[in-house]
Amino acid sequence: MSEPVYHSIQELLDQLKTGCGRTFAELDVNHRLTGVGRNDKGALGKIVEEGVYHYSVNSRAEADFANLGVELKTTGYNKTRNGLSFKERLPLNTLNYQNVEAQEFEDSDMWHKCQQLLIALYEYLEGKTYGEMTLDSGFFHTFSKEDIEILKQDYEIIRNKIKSGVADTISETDTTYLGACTSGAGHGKLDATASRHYHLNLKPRKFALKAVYFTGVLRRLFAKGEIESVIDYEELKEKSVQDIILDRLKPYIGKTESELKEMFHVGDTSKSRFERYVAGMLGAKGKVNATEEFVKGGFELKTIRVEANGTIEQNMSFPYFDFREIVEQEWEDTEFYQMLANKKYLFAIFENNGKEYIFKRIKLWHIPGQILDEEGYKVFSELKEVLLSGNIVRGFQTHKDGKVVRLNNFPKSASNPYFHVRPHGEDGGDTNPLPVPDKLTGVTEYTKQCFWLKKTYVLDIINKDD
DNA sequence: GCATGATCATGC
DNA sequence: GCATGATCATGC
Repeated sequence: MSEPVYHSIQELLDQLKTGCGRTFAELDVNHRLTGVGRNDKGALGKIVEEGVYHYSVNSRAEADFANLGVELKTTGYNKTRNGLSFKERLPLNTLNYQNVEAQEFEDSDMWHKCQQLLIALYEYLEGKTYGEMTLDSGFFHTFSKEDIEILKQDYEIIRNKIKSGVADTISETDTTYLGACTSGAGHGKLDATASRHYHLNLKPRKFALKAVYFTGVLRRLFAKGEIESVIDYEELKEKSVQDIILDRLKPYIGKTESELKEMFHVGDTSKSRFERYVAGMLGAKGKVNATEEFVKGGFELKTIRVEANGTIEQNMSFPYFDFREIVEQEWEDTEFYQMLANKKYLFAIFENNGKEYIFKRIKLWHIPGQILDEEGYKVFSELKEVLLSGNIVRGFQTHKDGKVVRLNNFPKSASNPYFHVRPHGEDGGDTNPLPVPDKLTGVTEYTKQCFWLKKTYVLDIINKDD
């Protein structure tokens, strides 16, 4: 039987639609998911090629739809209350060190193969097999000229490390949208050819689009309104996103709060007024962390106030979590873990000089893996135990005005130097359902809570030179 | 001064 | 209407 040929992007999209709404088990014409231990994510792309496009996988070595220059990628998203998001990077082609050294971005293997992507999507469902998940939609993706400038910068960063003989120091944290992630099973395996050629221990790597980038693409695609962008194309020709952001903020260093308030017309009493000052500096009308560059670049702004005596008064909050979700999850799968692991934190630091706050400095930070994996896990486990036991309320405290507050057993600030759990909602009546009713009070809902970063830890971070 | 529980103002 | 970024307020 001859293979079908698709003549246009529209035909590709139309064909994809014929598969949407069907599970991977239904589309699995060659039984790639059948049998013990055959729950392989890697099979899904092949299943779409065979079951939807009626290609035979083995007959073609190169680009998926070579005549159209389109590469097919099948990938899963997660639904969070903030919208759709990707948990994992989207792997592209294998990184051939010598080719990258020799090739300009425009002529690179990566760009040749991946400049036009057809993305087939399914929702990743915890606890289900891939065969039970459903191909649900897809879209055609090309890169905007702004994206291309950033990809080019990223490619050059990786290429320069190879050129200057330090390819062994390549890290995914070097770059913004395009990463060079390690690939291949097993630890300690090396790319033998490249290692020999460069006299370095070089891991096998792939180019990959970062999860935060693709999350941004997806949110923009499904957004109701426009997503705000704060950087234009001309600037990107000269500088990286990170440098542009830092350069936007630098002129305001030394400005006092009263000056910033006047410049950016921010109300006096807003608890988030410092965030609004930074928005003003960046030229963002909406929330800084919702701008295209922050989402796709994986930057997360946090403002910090340092008091005149050198301390920080407040711990740092994060979005609230869902109690019922937490007890079902592994630590690594929580939104909090994913956020800390994947974001580059941009701390805007305001210091009080005894009279008022002054915008003093900026610090970029990424959490050390060990703290997240070990200390975070402790707090998470304790939280999970409390929720599952139903021993949530520990007692009551009556304030002088007669108001009664509930005391709880969630992990306390006093018990861990990095993380704790505290309320985070509109007020005490802003609640979420509990997995197990509280034993003492019988309540089935509790004030929304989130993980907090302890202020003394935050102070350590911003005071450490690097 | 810290720990802990509670809440505010804004943007979408 | 509600999530979020962040600060307030009380008690010890």
